[in-house]
Amino acid sequence: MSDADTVIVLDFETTGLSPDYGDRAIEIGAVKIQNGIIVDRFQALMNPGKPISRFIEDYTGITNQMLTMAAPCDEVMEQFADFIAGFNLVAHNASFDKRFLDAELSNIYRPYSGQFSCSMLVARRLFQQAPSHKLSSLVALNNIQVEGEFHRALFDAEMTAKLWLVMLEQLSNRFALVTVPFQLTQKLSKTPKKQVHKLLKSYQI
DNA sequence: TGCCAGGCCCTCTTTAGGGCCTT
Repeated sequence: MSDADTVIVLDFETTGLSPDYGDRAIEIGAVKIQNGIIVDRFQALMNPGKPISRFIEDYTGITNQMLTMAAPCDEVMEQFADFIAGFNLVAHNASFDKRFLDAELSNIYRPYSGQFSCSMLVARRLFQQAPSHKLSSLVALNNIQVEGEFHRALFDAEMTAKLWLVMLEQLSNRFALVTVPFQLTQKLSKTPKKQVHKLLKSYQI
């Protein structure tokens, strides 16, 4: 496995659904996967500069009191920009996390070079018969051990990472692939379901 | 406050609508 296949699996908790409508990040969690093993972690609450709603408090377990003691978003994101520098990125429903990463890093004028792959889009192709492709359902479907609560950033990042590793292993085993390059997961996430098998056959050696 | 947005994907489709996912 090359450095290009070392990935950061990340998850944001936020004040809402859209940075374009003023929503901000309130927590970032991430793990680094290298050679199929989690080798590093990052977790931080961040103060968005305004109160969060009761809904978000209930949804995440993160309270306004917790956030008043947290470092501001800009300070945390400076550290996170260093953590992800040079690595590709994975998230569950990556379009959501990418929007917040782009918005928060844009605020501090920090670019990043990694590309995103989406565990949900890969799962939709690999587990086409699954009743649901939400993170908790896929974790249960694959009998991944759960020790913690969903909707906290580091826990969701850890669960997404374990799901990601399961999917890479299944791709290797089911389709007799020697390696599953990061670029293949990106191609897979954009391939119509009926053409998935054809794509994977082309990667067989 | 939890209704909001945006991308993907399916179908009773493509000159569209709606469910799934993320907080």
